Order: sequence, then structure tokens, then C-alpha cells
Amino acid sequence: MEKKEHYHTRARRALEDFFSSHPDACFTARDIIHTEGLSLSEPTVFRLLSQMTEDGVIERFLPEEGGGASYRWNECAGKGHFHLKCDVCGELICADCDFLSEMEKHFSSEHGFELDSDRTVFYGKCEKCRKKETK
Amino acid sequence: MEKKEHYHTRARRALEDFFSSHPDACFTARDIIHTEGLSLSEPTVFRLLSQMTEDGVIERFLPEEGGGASYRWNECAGKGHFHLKCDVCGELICADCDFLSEMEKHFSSEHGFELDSDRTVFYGKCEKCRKKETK
DNA sequence: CTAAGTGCAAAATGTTTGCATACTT
DNA sequence: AAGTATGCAAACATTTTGCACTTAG
Repeated sequence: MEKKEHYHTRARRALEDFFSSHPDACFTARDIIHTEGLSLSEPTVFRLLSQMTEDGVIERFLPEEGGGASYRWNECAGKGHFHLKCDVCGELICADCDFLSEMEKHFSSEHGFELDSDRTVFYGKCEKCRKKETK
Repeated sequence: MEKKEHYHTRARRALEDFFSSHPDACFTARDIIHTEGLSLSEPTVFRLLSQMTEDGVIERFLPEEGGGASYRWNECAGKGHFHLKCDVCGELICADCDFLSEMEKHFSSEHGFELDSDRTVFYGKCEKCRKKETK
């Protein structure tokens, strides 16, 4: 639970700028390594991604199919929210509504389970993709 | 959506037997490869795990930290259920209660999201581990 | 000056593929 | 006989490590 000391280096700033200027998009380590403007080495990218995830600056999402973990700017840090991931278009939707506390209550009282909503990802099909299909 | 034809081979039977006789435990490909009684090669294990997951015989869970994906006998195949994964002891609990349809209803009406409950894993802390901590 | 960060090369993991052989149907 | 499965070796992809060097505080 101790905050580690981080120097403000070029690499760290570059990554923070990169994520914060694409707040809704997910990137893999690979994406970042191959982004021209950044030119960061593999170890540096993985090290920074891990640190920034631990610090809550970005969020980490596990790989679905091929490829590695993906990361995204964490706008709603610590706010209590949940994620909806569309299996069709791949979009990751950040949701925040009252139902969350209802879910937490249910899991706690009925299953004795303390839900960590920030880490839980709901899979399914998003509104856009559902509409497309019923055409 | 077409069912692929599968031969009943020694390897396939061995894996099915293995999973069905440990219905509550999760195994990685690595675990299986190193299980003495089975003696299956790496490619065979990965190929079978993929096929059996597609066919719904087993369930696949993505890696949390280190290690690869883990697999488990799918007892509640197609029954509509959800999973609670304890971050502390790692246990994966299979839950099946009425709240599920309530959740589906909420996501559908409020978020336009069609939930695939079978694939969704809730992270948090299970009853046992919560009790342990408050000692 | 000291602690932390960086890049390179190499290693460790997890998973997949090409291909010749063996098994199921 | 035809189609699928297997094992080996090798390829691939992702992530980590060791180490010499640089940079921030």
C-alpha cells in the first residue's frame, strides 16, 4: 500500500500524454511500441504500463482472443463504475449508474461476496451492434 | 454455427475424463501437459482445449496475473449462470440465482446491452476470505 | 550523489504451425 | 480409403530479466 517514487521522465510523460489524449481508446503494449512519435523500448513500455496500472493512471484489460493485454486512460479512477465490453465491435463502455450499488448489495447479502466493480467486465452485445443485426 | 466432426481418440477421452473427474477445479494447459497420467503433447493439449471450449464441454477463463488461460469442466453448460472469482484464494464460484435475470433486464433496458452472463466474471472477495480477514 | 529509469540483447512463457506419421470411421 | 488426430521441432507472440549506462531529484 505504499506509493512508490516515480521520476518525471520523458518516457513517462510521453505515455501519459498519449493515453490522456486518446481517453476512449484501448492500446496494447504492441500498439504503443510501434507508435512513431513515442519511440519507447519494449521493456520501458511494459514497465511503465505496469506501474501506471498499479497507480490507477490507466486501466488494464485482459486479452480476449489473440494479442496481449490492453490499456486505457482511466478517467473514472476510483469512482466506482463498471465496464461493458461488446463482443461484436469490441468497444469498451464505461458505465456508472445506481444499479451498481444494487448489485453490490445483492452479491454481499446473497453470496457473501464483496464485489470489486472496477475490475469486473461484463461481456455481451452493445446497443449499436444489436440494432445493426435486426436490420 | 456448424458442429465440427470429432473422432473419439485416446487424447480426447483422456482430457474429458480428466476434467469431468475434477469438476470444480481449474487447470491451465501447462497443468495438463505435466499431468503424468495423461501424457499429451503441447499442440494436442492446446488444440483440444480450444475445440472443447468451442463445443462448450469446458469453460475457458483468461489469465489474471501470470500464467496462461485456465479451463474447467462446464457443468452448467447453457444453463445461464455467472461466475464469481475470488481475488484472494482464486476460487471460481459458479452461481445461479434469480438476480441474473434482473441484471439482464437492467442492462438491456438501461444500457441497451445484451448481457452474455456465461462469459462474465465478477471479481472480488469471497465469503471465506472475508471472514478470514476480520479475525 | 543516489535512486530510479532506460535500452539492448537475451531469456522465459504461452501458444501456434508445418509436416510426416498414426489412428478413426 | 478418406479424413482427422498426433507428436516433433520449430516458429511466434507477449512479457520479463540482467546489465551497463543515463537521467532526475
